Amino acid sequence: MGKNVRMERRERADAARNRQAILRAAEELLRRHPPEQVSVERVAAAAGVGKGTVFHRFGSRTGLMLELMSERARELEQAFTEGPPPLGPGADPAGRLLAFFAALAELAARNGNLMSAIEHAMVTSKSHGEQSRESNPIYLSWHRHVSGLIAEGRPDVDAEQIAHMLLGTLHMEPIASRLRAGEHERLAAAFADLVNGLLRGGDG
Amino acid sequence: MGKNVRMERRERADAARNRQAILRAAEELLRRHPPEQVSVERVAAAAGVGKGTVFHRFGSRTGLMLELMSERARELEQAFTEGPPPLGPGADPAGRLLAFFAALAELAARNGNLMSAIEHAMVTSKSHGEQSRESNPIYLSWHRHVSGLIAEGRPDVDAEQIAHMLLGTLHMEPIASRLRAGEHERLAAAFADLVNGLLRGGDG
DNA sequence: CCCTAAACTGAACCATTGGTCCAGTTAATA
DNA sequence: TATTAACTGGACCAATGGTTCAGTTTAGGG
Repeated sequence: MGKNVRMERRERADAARNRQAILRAAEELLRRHPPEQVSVERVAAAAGVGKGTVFHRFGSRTGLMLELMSERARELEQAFTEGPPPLGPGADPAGRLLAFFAALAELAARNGNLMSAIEHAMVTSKSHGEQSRESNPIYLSWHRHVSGLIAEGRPDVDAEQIAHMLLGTLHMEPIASRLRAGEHERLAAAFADLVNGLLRGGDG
Repeated sequence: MGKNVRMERRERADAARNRQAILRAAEELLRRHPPEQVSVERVAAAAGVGKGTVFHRFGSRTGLMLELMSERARELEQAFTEGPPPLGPGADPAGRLLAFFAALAELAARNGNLMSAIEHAMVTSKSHGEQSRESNPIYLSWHRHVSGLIAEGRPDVDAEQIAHMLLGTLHMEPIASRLRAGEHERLAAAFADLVNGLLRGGDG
């Protein structure tokens, strides 16, 4: 048992290729069809692999969607974590929140059906292992960020709750459809009104 | 074709009985189980009727849930439409909004899984005829009410959009679960902070 | 009081879908 | 090149929303 050490066998080349194919296929399908029409089977077919492969690599439909989302979210996360102001540290809480929501709205708009797809996946999923939205690392990180900034600017309110409310917005169908139509600036403006009201006591 | 006039044949007695049985059964099941475990078949069984009957009367799973919701919402609707202030006409917009959201939070809390059930039904549904949330008369009426009040108090903001955002809150899982746990006052407080910030330029 | 049309009922049936299984294939390593 | 663990994919499964339709029941007219 000497040389049987952890060698972090990296992902096999064919597996990596298929992972990409699946991800890209899902992406493409989501761009053209509403989430409920993008079944795992269709994704597999479009990627040229079997359904079993998709489940092997992503665990579940939800896992696939989440992975897709992660790809997109990583950049934003880094920007508000360690990038320059107003997104990153340095600006005042209200300013950072405004910047964050503007970025979020744009992200959501660029990714069309993805938000709804995740929502759909979660509800649809025969979720055995509990995988609520709250345990999604991306959501978690966004929530921590928003709720922290709110608390900083207004220590007297229930920041956690309000953060959930503001973030929840993105999952609403009426909002999502406007987003799909490219109206992310409208959403950003609405966010701004709410945030300004909350943190700056009135209009900006 | 003389006496063949509309006679509004009223619902047959047995049908009416079964409708009630189905509604009550669904209600009961939703009180005890998460929405995704309350299948149409289970509801039918619990009501002592066949599945076909349920579909005959309610059209779809969504239709059933919506009907259930309507029952509960009627009272609230009347209260804010023609009842006494602060819910009804007479109070200032901010006051009415606060009262409305407090009532809504309580309604949602009292009805446990119902909100999520509707959400679930909509996503789950093999929706042939388009029945988005926006076409749901209850949602429509709430949205009109909220958006009207916001516009009244703050003519400079995008009231429609903000109304969607505030109402959307109720469908968020993290919020819904707190609601189920009876924390509707916490939600109401958060609403209050947002509404006050928006309409009253700061804390209340 | 009975007769008939229309409404109602419910069980079998259907299609779709997320997910599981596992025998066969293949890429990496020694 | 031999070994082996990972990978692959198609058959298979269970659950579910929804449809169908032959048989039953009700309401009301004659």
